[in-house]
Amino acid sequence: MKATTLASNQAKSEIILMTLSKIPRGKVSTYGDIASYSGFPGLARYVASILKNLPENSTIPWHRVINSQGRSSFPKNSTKYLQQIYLLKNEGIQFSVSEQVSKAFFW
DNA sequence: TTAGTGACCGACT
DNA sequence: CAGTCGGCCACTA
Repeated sequence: MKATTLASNQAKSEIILMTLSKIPRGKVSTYGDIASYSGFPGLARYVASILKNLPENSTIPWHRVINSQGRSSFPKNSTKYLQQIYLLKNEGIQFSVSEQVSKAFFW
């Protein structure tokens, strides 16, 4: 056995999910930042994979997570894309003309 | 074990 | 400013 990691793979998911659930309403964050805040810099793609696998009934605010460009990671006009922006606007987050979130709204 | 993949990121054209 | 490219690391076949 190799005690290479300080946290087991299973615990990583737990910690990241905990961080996600702490994003305050009306704020957004990026995949990379979530990973860093959780203590795992460089695991942005892993954060994304977790959100992708979230069940519908999850309490995790997945819509508050966007990419480093301040934009939704979904293809333009896709159902998920429109839904994410709708939810964020509903929380008071403002977008530029190109559907980009101002850094002022970053967590 | 190796190879391919991804709701990413930053540097570089 | 927009498009490419390489690096990143966990997951899956």
